[in-house]
Amino acid sequence: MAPRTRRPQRRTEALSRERIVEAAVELLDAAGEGGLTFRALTERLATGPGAIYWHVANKGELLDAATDAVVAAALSLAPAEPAKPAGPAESAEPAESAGSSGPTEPAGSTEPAEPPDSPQDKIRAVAFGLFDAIEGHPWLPTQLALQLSRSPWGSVTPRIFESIGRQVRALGVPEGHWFTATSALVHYILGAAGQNAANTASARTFPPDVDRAEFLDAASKAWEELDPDDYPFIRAVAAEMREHDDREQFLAGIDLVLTGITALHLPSTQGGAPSSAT
Amino acid sequence: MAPRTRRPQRRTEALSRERIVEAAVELLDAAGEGGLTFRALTERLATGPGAIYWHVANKGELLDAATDAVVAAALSLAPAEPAKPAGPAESAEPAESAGSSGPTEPAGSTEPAEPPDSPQDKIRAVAFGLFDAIEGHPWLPTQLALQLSRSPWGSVTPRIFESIGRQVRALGVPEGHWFTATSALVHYILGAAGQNAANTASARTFPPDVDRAEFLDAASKAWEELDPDDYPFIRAVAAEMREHDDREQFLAGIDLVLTGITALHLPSTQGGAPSSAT
DNA sequence: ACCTGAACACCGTTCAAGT
DNA sequence: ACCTGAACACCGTTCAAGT
Repeated sequence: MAPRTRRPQRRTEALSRERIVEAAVELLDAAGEGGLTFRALTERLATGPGAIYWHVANKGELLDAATDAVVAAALSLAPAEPAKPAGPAESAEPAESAGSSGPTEPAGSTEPAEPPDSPQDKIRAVAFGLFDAIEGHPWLPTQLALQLSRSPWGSVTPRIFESIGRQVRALGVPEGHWFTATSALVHYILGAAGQNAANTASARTFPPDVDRAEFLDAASKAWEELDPDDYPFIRAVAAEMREHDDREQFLAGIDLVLTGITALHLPSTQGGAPSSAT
Repeated sequence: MAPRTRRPQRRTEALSRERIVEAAVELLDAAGEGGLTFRALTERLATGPGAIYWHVANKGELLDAATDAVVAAALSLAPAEPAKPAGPAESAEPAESAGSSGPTEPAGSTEPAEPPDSPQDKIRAVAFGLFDAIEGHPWLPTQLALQLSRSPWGSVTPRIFESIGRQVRALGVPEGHWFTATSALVHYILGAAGQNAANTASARTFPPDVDRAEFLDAASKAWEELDPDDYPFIRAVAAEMREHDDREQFLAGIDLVLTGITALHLPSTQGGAPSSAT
């Protein structure tokens, strides 16, 4: 079986913006932020820099396109153009694991959980889609921050905002609070996923034989070594941090924000815990 | 009156790590991410690159130090060393406006508001300290993301975590939920402040005579021009976005997360809206 | 219309040499 | 111990020239 050849020595199909972006994502995945250079790109694509500049204005635009492609795949939205039905990029996100409800346990809440396919569940699915995408592409949060500072109306933010916002609306939040509730969710998701990507990226700098558990152990040890006079709280939660599961933690935070939205903006429901509208 | 001379042509006091970091912050503030180069730094400090490398290992460490200094000032914590009592850096954050409760109105909530100096109020103060720092140093969020991916146990995250965590503890949250609640708050704050910094940085790229209102107008117009079939929700909130006040929005999000924490982790309180413990 | 590849300006970093 | 500054390897980008 040889469904796709890796690193074509000589280019067979014509250069295209799509292929360049695909190669850029591969380089970023393989070697991180500094791995994407025009020289590495020309070598991988077997061309000269001029050819790349014919399809792409500059490096910033290339990074934006790579960021956008990965996020679009994670949100399961079509990336601007229909493209071929078969999955083209080898680094595209499957986003299938995000379809079901939660990771290990539903949450720390005592609530039994809403009906499947509730808006809450769909919000969790979108969040985990991004979470997983970032885990596979640790360079994403930084690039997202950079793109954000270049042009806040870039294509990535609207995509995320739209995905979450639709579910906020379905939740029954009154129109006057749509923006606030959606912003809170999006900000939490990006912040938390970014923090987690930092851990992932940092764990990669360790020798490969050191697994994630050992890394977390080392990290929490570093926290424990902080001056107890300056950092009493951190000392107190260092143990909790060592035992925590990233996905579970992420989900608990989402449920926390969802609870806040429900309690503040859906006073009709009794109790305040997240439950489906009606 | 000449309390401090700007851009000394010839260096009078000896070079120090502190002075280098100070100059780095100034360059970042003036010209953004790309403004900090070793050549600009040597010119400003009237030295050669070797002198800088004697005090600082490399550019990454310098960026980390600059980020740390600004965040530490924003949190009103001592930046590693006591330094002189008089404010040394001209770019240090005052963080005084964050001392009082809110910006324009307390919140969109119907609750009357907690007693001043409540944990909730202190959380808001810390959050606005960071919010203001980021507004003055739009390069901060990106550098924070970069530092995070270099070493998650860097000094900045613990600082923020500690400041928020203490108040979460004071809130009466049971110990088992400290980490979750604090993480949710920190992630929201960093995510929201980062988004806002993006707007600020982007507004700066406009000609100076275009004020922020016009910029927001242009931004929301860009959102309104998105394909209504792909982005129905965004179209619906574009108007809301144009009218929103950044600080008010930020505060509303914090109160939303606080409400979630109160409702989920302080079941003793009645109702679910944030109120002080006991 | 699309691609080539030498050339340019600029960057972070090093290091033998000074004081 | 602290600083100098020429030199090095590498980067993003350009552009006259090809097909």
